[in-house]
Amino acid sequence: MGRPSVKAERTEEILNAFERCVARYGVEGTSLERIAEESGLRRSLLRYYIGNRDEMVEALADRFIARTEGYFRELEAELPEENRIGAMIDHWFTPYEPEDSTTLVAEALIASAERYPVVQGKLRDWYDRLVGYFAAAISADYPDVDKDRCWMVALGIVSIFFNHDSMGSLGLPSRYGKASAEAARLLASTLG
Amino acid sequence: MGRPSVKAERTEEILNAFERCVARYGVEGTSLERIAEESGLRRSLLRYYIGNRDEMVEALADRFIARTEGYFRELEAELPEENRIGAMIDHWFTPYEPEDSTTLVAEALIASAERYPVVQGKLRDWYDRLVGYFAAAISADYPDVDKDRCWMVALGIVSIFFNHDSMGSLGLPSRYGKASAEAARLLASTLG
DNA sequence: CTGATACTTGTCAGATTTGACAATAAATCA
DNA sequence: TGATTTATTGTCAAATCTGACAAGTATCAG
Repeated sequence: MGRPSVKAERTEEILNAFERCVARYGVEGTSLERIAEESGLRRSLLRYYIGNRDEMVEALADRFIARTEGYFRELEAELPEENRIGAMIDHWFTPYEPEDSTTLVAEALIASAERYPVVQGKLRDWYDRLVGYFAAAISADYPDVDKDRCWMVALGIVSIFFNHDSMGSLGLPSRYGKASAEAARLLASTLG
Repeated sequence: MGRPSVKAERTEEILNAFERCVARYGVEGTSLERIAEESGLRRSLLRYYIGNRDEMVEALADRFIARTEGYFRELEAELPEENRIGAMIDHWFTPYEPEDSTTLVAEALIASAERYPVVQGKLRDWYDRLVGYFAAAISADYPDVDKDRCWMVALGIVSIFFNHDSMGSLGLPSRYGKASAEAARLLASTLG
């Protein structure tokens, strides 16, 4: 009974707007006022549905983590039997799409992590699992190679991927993107 | 004639304070008020010596670029005859020093680059030269290897270095730092 | 001492941001 | 209809931030 709740939709709208702002201005550079404008809702509603500033940041980080984990599990299920790491690199180093700001958001959240200890811990665990996914794919491709060595190569590939994407805001020529992917593949090839 | 100028010193103090703030709160998250507090000077003095917000950011970027370029030229002069890239990796992947926030500042400036077109261009050129320094060292070590391939490996190493440092704010265990350096060396070793 | 130059303090108005809450509107069901 | 639950609007006060500028102070050369 009572009026039906639109909390789920509104929360999505708000966090979408927040995410767009974060990709452009960073976490600290995004005011609640701006999120309200970007989402087309009153600032009071952000407060009503999510809460104050700290709770907004935490909600964004939680959703971001859950979503990217979802991507990874999906991709994992679609991975071929052989050359898994090659497929992962192909997938993650596809040409830069301006509307996908996943890595920018990740970088922004990580950069502000020291101000939000709870978020910091969650992101640290998230990053650890992320490297773990790559390491698992590599280990499946090279079952005879030492696990630590696979993990080290996975970390290198993830690093190259992150950096490649965050430098996107500098407007670098496309040869950077190609060379990044190539470097990641080269790193993986050292295990064969 | 007239009172002797302390512009050089004051400018340094102000930019030092700005840099400390940027490493902690990002460019957009740092107010002039906070810089004033951090530097122990009145906000009016920031305005007097450097200017408004945009000019402060540009001054910080200019100094940052000049300083890191200086580091690179210095290091270049001290490089050994052989295994230059190994020496560079050893130098740049030394254990994380909390007081050195060079990479954090770089990431923060890059993240906010889209808001400051002039700074964006300067940082793009800076990043390009940075990769160039690594590529030159690699080419010197492996004169028979194709220049493009050397450049690609250099980009990979720089990416790993940047990422390794910016993830420092997550408080990752030390094995991450070691593995990053190892991955960079592994990448370089593919050319031999 | 005097003038010239540079530094420093203090203050203002306007704008923005935030947390808080009262009041009102809308939708559902009994 | 009327009770109930949820959504939405509007408004406040306090704090902060910014650009601008007036007024005063310190140091040096001559």
